[in-house]
Amino acid sequence: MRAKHPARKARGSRSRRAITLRVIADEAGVSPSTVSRIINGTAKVSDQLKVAVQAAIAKHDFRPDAAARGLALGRSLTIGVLSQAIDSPFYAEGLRGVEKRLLQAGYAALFMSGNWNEADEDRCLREFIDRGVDGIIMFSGCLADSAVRRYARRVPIVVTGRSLRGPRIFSLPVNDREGARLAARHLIEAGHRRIAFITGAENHPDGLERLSGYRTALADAAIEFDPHLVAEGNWHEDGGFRAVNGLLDSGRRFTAVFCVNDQTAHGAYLGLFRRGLKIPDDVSVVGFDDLPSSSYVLPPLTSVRQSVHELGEQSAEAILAILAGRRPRVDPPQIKVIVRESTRRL
Amino acid sequence: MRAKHPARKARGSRSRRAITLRVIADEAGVSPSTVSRIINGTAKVSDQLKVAVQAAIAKHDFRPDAAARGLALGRSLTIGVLSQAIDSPFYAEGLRGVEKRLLQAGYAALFMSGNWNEADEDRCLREFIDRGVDGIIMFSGCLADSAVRRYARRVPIVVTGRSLRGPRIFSLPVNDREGARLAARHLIEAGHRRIAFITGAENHPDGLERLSGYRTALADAAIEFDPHLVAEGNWHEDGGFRAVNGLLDSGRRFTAVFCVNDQTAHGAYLGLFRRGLKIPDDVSVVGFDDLPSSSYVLPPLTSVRQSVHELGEQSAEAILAILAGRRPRVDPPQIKVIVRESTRRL
DNA sequence: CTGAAAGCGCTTACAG
DNA sequence: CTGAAAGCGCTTACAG
Repeated sequence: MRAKHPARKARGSRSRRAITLRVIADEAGVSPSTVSRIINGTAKVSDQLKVAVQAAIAKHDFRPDAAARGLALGRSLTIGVLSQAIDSPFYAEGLRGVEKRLLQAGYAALFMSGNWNEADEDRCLREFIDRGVDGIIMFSGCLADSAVRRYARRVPIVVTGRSLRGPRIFSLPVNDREGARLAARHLIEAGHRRIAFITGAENHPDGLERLSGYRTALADAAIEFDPHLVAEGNWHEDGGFRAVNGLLDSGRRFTAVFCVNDQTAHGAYLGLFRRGLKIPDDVSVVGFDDLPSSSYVLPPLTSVRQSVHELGEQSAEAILAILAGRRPRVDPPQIKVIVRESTRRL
Repeated sequence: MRAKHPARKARGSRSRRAITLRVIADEAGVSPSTVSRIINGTAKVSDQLKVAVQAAIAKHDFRPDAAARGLALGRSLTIGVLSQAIDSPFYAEGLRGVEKRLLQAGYAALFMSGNWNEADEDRCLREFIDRGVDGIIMFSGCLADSAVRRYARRVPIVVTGRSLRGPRIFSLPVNDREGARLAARHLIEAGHRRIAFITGAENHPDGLERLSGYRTALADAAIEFDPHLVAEGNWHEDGGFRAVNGLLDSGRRFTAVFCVNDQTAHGAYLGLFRRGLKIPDDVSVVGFDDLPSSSYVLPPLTSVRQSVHELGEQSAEAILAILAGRRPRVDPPQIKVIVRESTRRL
């Protein structure tokens, strides 16, 4: 005869759970299976037992162990979310959007930072897989398509900012090029013809797309592209700062500068300020991303907005849909330029 | 006789792992126990077996299932990290610091947002516990001490920004009051006597501490505290904006405004700008937190710096120490005012 | 040094 | 409707 509670060696960790399905079951005088069924609403159970069990659960404030449930179910109710940096103001809003939607669905987000480099991104995805996430959301990133496809064999992936097709992959393209074209056109329509462009770091696709949109707008207006008017930044404030300085030092004339993102524009602001140049009187500036802080910068920055927050929510919805066996369907957030006070008519 | 691989019902989920310890073991001709030992370096194993097993592991790119390991070990190698918002520029740096240190130690951070309210903070901590985190890091927050103590019975907790003693609780106090005193003193030493203060939202302790530091500095300099000079903000830009407007509308004279945090100061910048007031010529402004963006704001903002990044790293180190059974020891990051261009001598 | 077995805390066919 | 049992994929005493 087997004892109902075989003596168990208390193995190490004091964090071993004190209350388990078993103790709830004993207390309510039922089997663990029944408790499980009640908790999960996974079968009809007589009201009588239900009441007893619920009382025991309430009494102990019991919640089933996630690891055990995960193991039994093969699901972790966790989504791996890769951004480039947990402290990047750009991704921040997106993460917020993801977190919100996932929470509503009972999922948790496991956030990790790819640090703008392929090796780290790869490490993160691996870690996600190892930790048994049910799905992955990648905010852009420079990981090779082939690698993404490989990981997608293990778990569904939604990627933003690139268009990548494949089984268990869903992508939410971001219209960087169009946004950039719109921004440059705005400047052109205001009479600017000598428009400098400050890039991001080289390898990232978004930056290239934005550069390309800028060139398209120029071409549309029959303005010749001047390579001396493009300066290299690094997506961050300091890059924008150095880049405007370089531009100014070059002696090349320009009446406006279009920055690959708002952080770069903020850096450019300081560079211009240091040279005693007024925005927009001496030079107009436009950014990209429309960070929350850009409405508060002086003067408030004209920027192209594509609601990363919405993008985050949509990514979450997409991964949830895939997990539920539905086809994700989204209409990409509208992209438009928010005109504020950093640009003026020439 | 029991078959070595009893036929198993393939239960649902296609994400069921294909390769397990079992298959590696079979392939290398050893038992799962041995594979486990090799992976964990948990016992001497003959080189011969080791080689065979490692080959099989490499071939399949095998990594043990985290949920299973977690269940067996009673540890998840995950730390729950509560901040007020995943997209707050203030906490961002701290999260970054945590992530970095945790990663080095092989732990992952599970980030969740408390949204500046007790109910959400409580929900997050619960979720952490349910998900079996090995420890929790809380960035300030307004959850009642008693609740923190209760959760600490389940898992060690390190809290920043408050001093809370208790078993399995370690706190990293943040010297808000002293920082605020220093900032206000800086203004006073520059000749200001009518110094306005913009607060955070009411309930948060940090804000009260900062207000108190401001009052101390005033008292030290024998300047009478004028309640009409304190305006209520909300920790965010819009609150700062509205607050300066209120101050200006009140007709009360002031030559400087000390803001409870940098975001508030950024909002105040815009408010002043809209009224045609120059910083620092017409009014000096000082913030608190020294956000990265504050060096790029125009003019660069004088602010008190307490390195949240460092605080994050220290929190991570502390929780790691506790888990390793060591006593955490940290020297709190130095607090000082970074003088930039938003303040001038009267 | 190595394997068979029990156990971690759940879930869910299977059999009443 | 309900329980006993097997299984999820690991780890680790226990016994050679």
